Amino acid sequence: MRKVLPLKFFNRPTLAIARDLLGKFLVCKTHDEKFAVMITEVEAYDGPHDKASHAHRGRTKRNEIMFGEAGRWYVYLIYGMYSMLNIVTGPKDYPAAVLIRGGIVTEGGKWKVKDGKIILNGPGKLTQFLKIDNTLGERRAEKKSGCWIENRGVKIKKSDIKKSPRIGVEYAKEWAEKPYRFYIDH
DNA sequence: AGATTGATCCAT
DNA sequence: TGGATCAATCTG
Repeated sequence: MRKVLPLKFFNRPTLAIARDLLGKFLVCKTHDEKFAVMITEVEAYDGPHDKASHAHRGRTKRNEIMFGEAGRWYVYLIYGMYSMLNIVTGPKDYPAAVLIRGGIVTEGGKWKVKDGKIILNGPGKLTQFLKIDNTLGERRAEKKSGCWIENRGVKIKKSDIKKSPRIGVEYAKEWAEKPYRFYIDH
């Protein structure tokens, strides 16, 4: 079973989407290579009041895509060297997105192997592996854009989903403590 | 704990 | 226009 998630999948509450993305497959065709990664770690950035979100200080040229239609990629550069891959969620004009932070490679490429699995633990490593940069930004998560998400029938038990505060957002005060990071063990 | 690295944003 | 900031990663 390989079903490409329709764009309407992303026009739902952001926290639910974040949880539902665990066990789904991020598939990319870039530079004549095909990669597939089972998503194991995500973070939600939900709404204009989320102080950890780029949208918290209002609409700018950079974060405008977060206010746009659901199912588009939001890619940006951090610390001058790492691209972060997010998928825009929720209705138009409501700024929200899910950051894809980690996964297990099932097709393509070569990387560090741990316990027989190729682990991408960290959002910068994931985009490096998939050769994603901001040229993907603002495109839709569908086949013709080169990157999309599939349901391949993997079931994740609700009891296997772990939560924690988000990484690297200590500045966000009370929002930094919210359990908006979801992950499953490798 | 410190260096890396550059786009973005806002105050000077 | 300049400088502070930053959803990270590596090395030690």
